[in-house]
Amino acid sequence: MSKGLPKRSEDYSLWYNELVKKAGLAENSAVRGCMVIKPYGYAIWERMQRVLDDMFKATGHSNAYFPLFIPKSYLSREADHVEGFAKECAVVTHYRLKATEDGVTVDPDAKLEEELIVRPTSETIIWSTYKSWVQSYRDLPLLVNQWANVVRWEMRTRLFLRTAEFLWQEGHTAHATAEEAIAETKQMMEVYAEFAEKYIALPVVRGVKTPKERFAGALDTYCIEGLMQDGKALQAGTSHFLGQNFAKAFDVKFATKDGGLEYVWGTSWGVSTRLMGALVMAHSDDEGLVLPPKLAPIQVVIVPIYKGEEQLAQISEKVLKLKKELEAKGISVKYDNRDTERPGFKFAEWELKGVPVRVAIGNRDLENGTAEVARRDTKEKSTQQFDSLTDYIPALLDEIQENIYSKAFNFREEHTTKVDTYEEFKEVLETKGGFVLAHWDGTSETEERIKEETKATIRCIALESPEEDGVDMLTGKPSKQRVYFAKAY
RNA sequence: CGGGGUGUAGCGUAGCCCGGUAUCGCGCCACAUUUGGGAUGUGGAGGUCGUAGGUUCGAAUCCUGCCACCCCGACCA
Repeated sequence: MSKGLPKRSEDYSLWYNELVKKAGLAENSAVRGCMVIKPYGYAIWERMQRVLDDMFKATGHSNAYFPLFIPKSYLSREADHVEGFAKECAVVTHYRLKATEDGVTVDPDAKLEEELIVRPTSETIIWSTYKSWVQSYRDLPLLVNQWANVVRWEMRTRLFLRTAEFLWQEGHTAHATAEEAIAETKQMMEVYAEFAEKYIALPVVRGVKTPKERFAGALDTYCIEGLMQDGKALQAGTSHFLGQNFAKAFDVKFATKDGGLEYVWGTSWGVSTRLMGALVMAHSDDEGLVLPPKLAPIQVVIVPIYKGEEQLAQISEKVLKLKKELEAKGISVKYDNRDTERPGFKFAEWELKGVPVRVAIGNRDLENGTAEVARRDTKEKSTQQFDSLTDYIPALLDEIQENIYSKAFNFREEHTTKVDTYEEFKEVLETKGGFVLAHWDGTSETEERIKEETKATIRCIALESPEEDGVDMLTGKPSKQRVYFAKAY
């Protein structure tokens, strides 16, 4: 492990890339654009999965699994959908290799009759399946989720934020009425928002995408948008109301109570390993990761400070008891008793890895019945009575979780600016970044022009934002509501 | 996919312009002394110089193709 991380203030991108690698979250692989998620990074993802999965189950969803490969013809069934994904699909054309002098080559005789697409998302294969699952209103609603990998052949990739292959979950539901499907869409957006705020400790704006930004094939795309420390926005989750688009494309109809035959209404929603990027960029600092306790694979690390076997034995005895007590309270504890590293090195290493709480115990503490407790978020150190730790640490973890949330919340508040003129708009984007609240005339033309001139896009039309009469900062046309602009990931 | 940059030991690098078999730091291994914020000393191991070809008596160095990564654009979660 080499020491030192680039400073956020000097090169934010480099800081992010180095941090992800040095903290042991992920690294680039032999395959262009694809990453290896390392054990420590995957442990965080597993925690996210577990929490989200419980939330999905609690809202009535069940998991299932659909194939990685999608017949090429399926993609073309829904016009907008094809257009959205066609440019970034991996295609399987053959099913066999044959040996040659210098290795293997694709066997030209083993050409697939119909080529297969590696799923960029699963709407088409799932809706083609739903056709046979749905006949009657009694089969509805259909509430299914799958945890899977998907492939989008991206030209420019970054660890977690945009990779050619990524892990995600995609929920796909079918309903008897539009109202119910819309309620589902909003509900799942709210599940995501709650997850982001309570677990990632990332405050998010709940909103609707503009037609230009919404999912290909959807009638409406709801989203949650977070703000990163460099002032750029990051879309952390999306939930789509698909209307009857896919039902029509795949002929999914149901018999209604009164004997009619209607197309079902659909939704789809997903979050991906991109959340890992959000987690890193929302809280971490120049010393390394800062993990919210609720997602940290290791919540407490205990470092012994000793001279000789005898002292270590004495310390270990007390520490192992403490470890057990904390674990009984559901806290994950690592006792770093490696004899090969010195305490200072361990401190730095666990800070890099973002462990929320560190406890150090040395000879002095043994004599005094104390321990040194350091919190990662503020780097404050304090001396506590050893016997109080089983109560002190759980409370401290809660406090850290809250503190990093409010820090992120305050940052967002400070970096959300209302502007009324285009000059101001450009100035804010250049000098301070963040969300910019401005009036917009509702046309894609204006949106496009602003994007071209400033690189900023409309992140969303916030659900909670009040109606307010105003005029578009660019065209002067009337507007009833401010929308969120930002430069985005 | 377009423009720019980079690729030398596990990591970070010097050398490249001006061709002669590779520098330094961290890390690694051994031993000793150490251990309350990234230890110190001594000794040691580790290299197809991204890759394939070309020029040359000789290539890390010059030329060409390819690959990967980074930055900027277009596209996108």
